[in-house]
Formats: sequence, structure tokens, C-alpha cells
Amino acid sequence: MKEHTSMPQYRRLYEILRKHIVEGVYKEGDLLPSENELCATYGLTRPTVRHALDELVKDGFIKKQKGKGSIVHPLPKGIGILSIAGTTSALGNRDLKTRILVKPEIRPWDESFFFPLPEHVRESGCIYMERLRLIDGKPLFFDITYLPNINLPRFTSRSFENRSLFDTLRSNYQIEVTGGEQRLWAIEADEQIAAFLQMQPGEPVLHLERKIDTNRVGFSFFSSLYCNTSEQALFGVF
Amino acid sequence: MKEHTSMPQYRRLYEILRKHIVEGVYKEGDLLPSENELCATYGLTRPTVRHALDELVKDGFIKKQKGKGSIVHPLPKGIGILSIAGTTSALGNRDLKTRILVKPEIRPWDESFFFPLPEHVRESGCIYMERLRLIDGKPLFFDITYLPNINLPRFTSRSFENRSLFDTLRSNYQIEVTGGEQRLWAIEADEQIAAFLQMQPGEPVLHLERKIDTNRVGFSFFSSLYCNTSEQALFGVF
DNA sequence: GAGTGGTCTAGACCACGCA
DNA sequence: GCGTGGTCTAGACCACTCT
Repeated sequence: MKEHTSMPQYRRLYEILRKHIVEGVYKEGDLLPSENELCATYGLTRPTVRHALDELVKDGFIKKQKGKGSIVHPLPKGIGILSIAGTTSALGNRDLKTRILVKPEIRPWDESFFFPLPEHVRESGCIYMERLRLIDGKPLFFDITYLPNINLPRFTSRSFENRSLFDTLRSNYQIEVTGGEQRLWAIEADEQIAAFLQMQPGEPVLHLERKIDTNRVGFSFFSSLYCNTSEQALFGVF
Repeated sequence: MKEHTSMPQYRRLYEILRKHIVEGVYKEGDLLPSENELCATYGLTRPTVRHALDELVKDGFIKKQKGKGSIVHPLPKGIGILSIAGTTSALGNRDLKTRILVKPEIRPWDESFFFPLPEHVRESGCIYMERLRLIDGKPLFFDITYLPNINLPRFTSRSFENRSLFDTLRSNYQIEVTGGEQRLWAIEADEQIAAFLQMQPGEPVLHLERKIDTNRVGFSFFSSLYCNTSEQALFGVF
């Protein structure tokens, strides 16, 4: 996967450092090079370097300590789904598999969709897909994605088995995720969810509804997610 | 409550704007003054103003749009507990009450505490308290707080009925919350939790364990929280 | 005292929205 | 074309940690 040359410099540095952390070049508890060293190494000024480090803090990879340095965080033991980075990148090196239950298809939006929709989005219909995510062979969460059917040529014929949705959007459509909001509930699994997640109906599952904003104005997409937290916790930083 | 004059300027501006939003000076969908206007009004430069706005984005009060401006977010309908701002400030103007179930008391740390503790923290013992939070008279979540018993004179004799923990730490001990991490599960309510939250045992509740870091190095505190999400969702931005 | 991150200034150029 | 936020430079001073 090729990076865009138009990627901002702070983002480029973020990706480099993140990769080094995930691959173990810097280990838990290590200090990253100081901000001034990073400036010199990559030919950037301090605000730019600091911007990159702030993103790493936000996504939970490091913490900073005045007078000391930037300290590498332990890789989370749970699923880092609460931050912006997307599901795939939040897992470190673990074995995440995706099974497509419903391939992307165009259908009308649900009448009572869980987020309010602008009229032009509602009219153009919805790209719908269902995916099951497995870690180490065990089903962990079930994800329904809803995208506005606007300017996404050939989207329904793409494969998502081995590719994250966020990457596909970035590489093929220059759509970057910039933020979003989410709501969480603890609910009882119904028959269908229980079957997907290999649980008993009535057992508690975590339900997440998210609206995900992008750099394309007016283009947000949505995800409804059911997670079996009996073995893996969800994880987040703040 | 008096603000410290030592508060950074970006933080001062953040508090001013946040207050205006929560009090309705700027309403949902309104544009904040542009960054350049804010610079002029408050005598700051753009990076400082941008820092303040970035914090508002992080805490879900505004979103920014290139070429347009900073747009005020709807005040969340759920409980904004997933961000750093602390429970109290995340609720807007709603009627949040706190009932102290166990007043702060010093006891040893649990042998199998949910986060690893440095030895000197473990030795000095733990300040323990239990609180029940009610919204509009209904119990919403039950919160156990664990603080290291280090340099917190007279802490156990303070009252927390009408005062947030974060404010107390800041005003009386100059301790600022800088970040933290959290884990989430959906679990079945046990007898005690169900009684506190006025639910049936076995109903799903959301369980949150958090480690909260501060500007005092080595000083983190902890919270274990059970939330009834049957009527109110938890809410967060990313 | 030397080095670190935290805050802040004073500019610059760009891409995007809106009219 | 103008104003907006997004990115970036090149400095400065401070508080803190470590030795």
C-alpha cells in the first residue's frame, strides 16, 4: 500500500513512529528520541514534531512526561476500538480475520436510522455491509456498516476480506477519517447476535453506534457494532 | 471557584468558550468566532487559539470545517464519560446528584488490584470511596474510586457531595488530570450492583475500569464504574 | 547544569467554502 | 476573491527530571 506524497509531514512522522512501536523497534517503557532529535533527524521544526507525538498520545501509543521524554506505552491487551485509528491498526500484531456476511449492496436507508440524515443522503440510498471479526479464530464482534451511496464508483464490487475499510476509502477515494462520535450500551444478545458471536441469547454484549466523519464535507458514514467482551475488553485512552 | 492565574492561556480560552457553549451563548450549529477573531479578542496568537479549539474538539463541544469555521456540536444526549473532562462537566445542564455510599477512608490496596501498582504506592495504602450518581433522580452509575494515600492531607475529611473529585484535586492539591486509559465490558449485574442501580440481577450493565494520570509524576488514581445504559447511552467522540 | 517536554510568539503559504 | 481552518517555520522562555 502506497502512501500519498500529499500526506502532511506530521502524519508521515506519526506513521513512521507508530510502525516502529508496533514492530517493536521501540519497546514498552522505552523513550522515543527527544523532540529536538526528531526535528534534526527528519528536518522538521518542533511544533510539527509535537503534532505527530500528540497524535500518538491520542491513540494510546505513548505518553509524555515533562523533563523525561516520550515513553512507549504497553500495547493494549484489549481491542482499541474507541479511538479514531480504525479497528485494524489498533490491534498490534494479533491475528484479526474478517468474514463478510453480507457483501456491500445498495439499499434504501432504514426509516428510523439511528442518526439523522440530510435529505440528499437519504435519497441516494445506502451501501450496506455486514462483517464478522475474529481474533485467534474466535468471533469477537459483528459490524454493520452504512455508507452514503455518493461518489463511490465500483464500491460494491470491491473486496474487504483482507483490507480495512479505512484503507480502501483512503487509497481509492481519497477519503480520510477525521473524527466521529459514538454511543455505547450494554444489552442482551438476541438470537442472531448470539449465533454470530457464539454466545447464549440473553448474555450481555456491548453495543456501539458510531458516526464517522471524513475530510469530504457532508460525507459521514455509520457503523453499528456488537462486541463479545467476555474474554476481551474494549480499550481506550483519553 | 477561583481559577489559578497560572492556568495556561489556551486552557483559559478553552474554559471561556466551553462555558459559553454550555450556557447557550453559542447554540448548536452556530459558528464560533473565527480563529483570527479570537486571536484579536483575547490577545493571543493562532497556535494558542488553535490549541484551545483542538481541546474543545477532543471533548466533543465543537467540530471544525476547513473554509467554514468552528461549528458548535449538539450537547450530547448521553453521558460523556469516555473523555477526559470528568463526569460533571460532561453533562451540560442536567440534574446530576451524587450520593456518597462510602466516605473516603484509608485501607490497604486489594491484593489483586485491577491495575499494576508501584511498590511505594501499594505500601502507603489506598483512599477508598463509593459514590452513586443520579440523573433526574434515577441512579445511573455506581463509582468506586481508589487514590494513592500520598501527600493528600485532610483528604478523608473533605466532602464530595456537591463538588467534583477533579475540582477538589485541582483546587486543593494542584493536581491536574492529564489523561488516562480505560477498559470496558458488558456484564451481568450482580445483586449489589442491581440494587444500587434499581435493576434486576442478571440484566446487562456496562463496566468500566479506568486509570487516570495526573501532572504529578507517578501519581495516578483509579476508578471502577458500573453504568445502567438501559435509558441513557454512554457517549464519546474520537 | 544539561536536557526534556510545555507554552507561546509572529509570521508564512495552502486548500477549501462560499458568494 | 475573500475569509476560513490546515500546515509549517524559526525562534523564545519556562518548569521539570536527572545526575
